[in-house]
Amino acid sequence: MSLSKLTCPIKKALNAKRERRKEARPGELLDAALDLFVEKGFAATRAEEVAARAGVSKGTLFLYFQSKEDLFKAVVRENISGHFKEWNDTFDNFKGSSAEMVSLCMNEWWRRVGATKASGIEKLMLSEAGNFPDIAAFYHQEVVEPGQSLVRRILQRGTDSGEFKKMDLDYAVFSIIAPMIFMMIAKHSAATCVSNAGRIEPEKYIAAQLQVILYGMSEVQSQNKIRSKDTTA
Amino acid sequence: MSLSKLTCPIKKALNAKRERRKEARPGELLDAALDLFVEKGFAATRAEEVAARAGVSKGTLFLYFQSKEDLFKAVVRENISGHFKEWNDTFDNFKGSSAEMVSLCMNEWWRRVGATKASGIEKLMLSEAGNFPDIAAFYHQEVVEPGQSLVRRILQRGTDSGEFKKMDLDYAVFSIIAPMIFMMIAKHSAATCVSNAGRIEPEKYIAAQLQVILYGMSEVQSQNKIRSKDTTA
DNA sequence: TACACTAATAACCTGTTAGTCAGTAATTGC
DNA sequence: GCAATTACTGACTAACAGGTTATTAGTGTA
Repeated sequence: MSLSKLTCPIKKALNAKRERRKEARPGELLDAALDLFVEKGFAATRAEEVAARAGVSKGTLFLYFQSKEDLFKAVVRENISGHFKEWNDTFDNFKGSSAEMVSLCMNEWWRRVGATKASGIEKLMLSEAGNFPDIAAFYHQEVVEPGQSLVRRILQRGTDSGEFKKMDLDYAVFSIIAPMIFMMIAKHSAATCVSNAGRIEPEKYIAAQLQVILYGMSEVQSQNKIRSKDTTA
Repeated sequence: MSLSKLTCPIKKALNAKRERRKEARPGELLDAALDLFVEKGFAATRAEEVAARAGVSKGTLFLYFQSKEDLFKAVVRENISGHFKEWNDTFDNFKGSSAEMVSLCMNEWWRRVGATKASGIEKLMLSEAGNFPDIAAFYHQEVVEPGQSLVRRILQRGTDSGEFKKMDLDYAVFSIIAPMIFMMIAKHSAATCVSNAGRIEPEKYIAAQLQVILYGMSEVQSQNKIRSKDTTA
């Protein structure tokens, strides 16, 4: 049927022609999914919308990902947990003081996660974890556990060397993580609940938090200022 | 038909009999709705489930509330915005210092909202406001606006009297509100993302925050170090 | 007991969405 | 150029959820 070649030129003009790009599809779908998950949350994001944004049909999405949950897990791996190895290496090879490591940790976290769309994923987990136990378990294993573990090792290093005082690390870890979480909330959703949250400057906020945290943790408290030169030096 | 009285004794044993209690229904539905909204969020809570928890059928729910959104708004009024008048009165009649007012504000907020299920509503708004613009607008008008306004008036009182220094109140308001929001996050959902968040003691947390905030806001700066950190300065 | 009134119900309607699958068309090998 | 392969599609299904309505049954009155 040579007719088929002429059918619907309008559609062709709009949608271009059907393409076969097996290699590129998964990445494009992950990008589209990240955007939409961050923008609307997991439950409210429709599979067909993800596919449309990636320029394919819904059928194609399910060709590359078994389910919506599977897609979400892939997004998390691609954007967060996949970075942990590199991140751990950074700290394993770090030569500076533990205070500098803490500072580096928070600033790098902001640079690599907080300031990117990936932070939307973390905020999304805060919101929806309760409704999706499988995803919550996956996220805890892939992100929360490695993340806390890394922070804990940094603090342990500081207490071992005598740079930091003896602390209950379960709480101390929280001192580092809490400000990060708050920044994400402020960035992604506080606008609805606090009208001026969007105006905080992350770098200054982190610097202020660091000053308090490091001062509070330092073993030798004689100095007037601990890490005045910190932050993205 | 006297038979009808004997039909389905099992169902009667399980469900009791159909009751007519026009007065009690709205309150019971609101209670059930609050529980479920807090537990699962707005979108994930099914109208039928709310009705079931209140011991009625779905039809009955829609007899008393026009829609699910309407139900949610009623929950917000019942549990949060309905308290603002009383709350405002408390502060209009308060005789102590402005620092005491700020302290009272945060502690009362925790006692009346933070520590109750109502805090779940605020957390829910952080999560879902983006997907429900109508609700977000309603919430902003009924809760956020009056809340910020109250805090702002308290701070204004302090600056007017000379007890607090001159400040950009848009930011200063945020200093009070941010710790409250963080507490709610910690209480309602950080468990998934931060393993030890549930262990913070709210009263101690608030006390610690207050110390910093009030110290930072005080006009009499005879202390050696007041504004060493340049937050947003 | 009989009747009117209405609170409450359950079956129903409608729209939505995750996931499937038979078919289509782009590509590859000969 | 032709056949075989397979990336891709979109119509379809099944399940679900918000909202409606015809019917049922509790209650107060005479």
